[in-house]
Amino acid sequence: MQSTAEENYIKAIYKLSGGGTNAVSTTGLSETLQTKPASVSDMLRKLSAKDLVHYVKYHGVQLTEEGQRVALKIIRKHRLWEVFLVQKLHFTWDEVHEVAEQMEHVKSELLIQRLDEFLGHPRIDPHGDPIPTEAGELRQEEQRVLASLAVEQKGVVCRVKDSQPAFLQYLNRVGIQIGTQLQVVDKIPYDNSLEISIDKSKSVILSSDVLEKIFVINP
Amino acid sequence: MQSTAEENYIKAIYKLSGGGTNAVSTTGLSETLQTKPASVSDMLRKLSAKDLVHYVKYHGVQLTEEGQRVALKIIRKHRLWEVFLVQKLHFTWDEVHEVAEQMEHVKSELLIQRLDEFLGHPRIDPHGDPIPTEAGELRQEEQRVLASLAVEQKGVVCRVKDSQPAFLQYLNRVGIQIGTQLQVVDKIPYDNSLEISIDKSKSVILSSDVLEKIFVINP
DNA sequence: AAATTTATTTAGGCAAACCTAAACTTTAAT
DNA sequence: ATTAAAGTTTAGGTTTGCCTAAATAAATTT
Repeated sequence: MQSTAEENYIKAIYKLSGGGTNAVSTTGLSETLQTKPASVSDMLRKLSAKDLVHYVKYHGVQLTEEGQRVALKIIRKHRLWEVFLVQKLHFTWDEVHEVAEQMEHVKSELLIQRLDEFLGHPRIDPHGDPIPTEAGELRQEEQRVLASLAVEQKGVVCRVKDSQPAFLQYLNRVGIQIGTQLQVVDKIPYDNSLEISIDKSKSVILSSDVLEKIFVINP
Repeated sequence: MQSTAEENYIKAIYKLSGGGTNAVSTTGLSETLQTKPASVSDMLRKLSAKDLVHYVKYHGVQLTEEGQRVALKIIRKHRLWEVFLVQKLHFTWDEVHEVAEQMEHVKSELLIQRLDEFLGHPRIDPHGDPIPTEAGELRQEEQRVLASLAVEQKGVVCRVKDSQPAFLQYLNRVGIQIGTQLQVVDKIPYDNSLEISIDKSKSVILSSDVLEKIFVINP
């Protein structure tokens, strides 16, 4: 079992290395972790002794396979809690991070299993980042533009291409956010707009303009 | 802001002193906290310096008013998380404690406010213990036996007087647990049984035997 | 290629929260 | 009222995770 500090190092190495494969520098870690390089050296020796990282003095670190497994577990917890905070407790994106950062360190397999179930096995977090599976797989879903869905097809919103306040407010009003489940109810051939049902309830008609700016993954 | 260790000491003092008023011994604390008496002495000096406890060497500790405020905040968090785990994630009573013990230390006012709201401002936890208010008040509700409720009256289950498996399984099947909201739909004078609606949905008829074993607080 | 700058590690320290062993109080027993 | 036992504190030590300052290695300039 790892301490909170160790977990934060592993997460940081994972993020900086873009998945654990590339080597990461001591200074880079010290910056993301807000500590001094000397402290990082200390910890790397420790993580290396635990076989969680490959560490070659003066030449950076990478995660071992075990290290990657641990990293993905933490990321899974972090992202599931983010979904919980946004979807159930109505946190906004910017309020989420600090709290999830604490919750991700709570130790309980059962808790995460049940949380995942409670949230309906979400595949992406409120930022659109994928949630690793229980087995530790980070599946990269194929993204499709909402405009390309046929009638009856379903999708989960994973990205929006326009971040202008007016557009985001519009999405807010119709009830669309990252993670929202959509289904095409009908197609209006006249102007290529679609009738979309949102989270299995109310439906709205979206113009082809809007449809081009929303990306979904297959459900 | 207190550390996790400090919070655990404060909670332990609160519990052992039965609300913070009576003095608590070093050995008592060392037993509940699973540490050595010497470590307790250390921490008491520290908490005393922070004015969270009144500590007289060789004569025990009590919480100061500030200490009591802190204790009630932690207990509030603990019990709210217990409600969440049982009602939303379907944990059983015995699985709850260890996890809530970790979650209670997550720091975020907003989180607790929102959690409380999400759970519908519960007044008792899954063991029937009262949840302190946001203002730090521990209201002791008046308990009434379910049999004494009149038609239309509501109540929240707070205690059951029979802990035999057969009885608990029966309650389980009809959907009654600590925290369940009940309302008397009708009274059957013939045998003094009551028709009770459970969590605002399905209703059942409970015999007067059963009605005598269930306690509720007014809603 | 040598010199300088930058990056990294080592050495030595500090605070938190624990420990053991020894010293000291209080309580209980004779 | 002494003495023994039990409870508590102090003194000194450990580990974790951080720090600063000094030493060393790598990268960059000249």
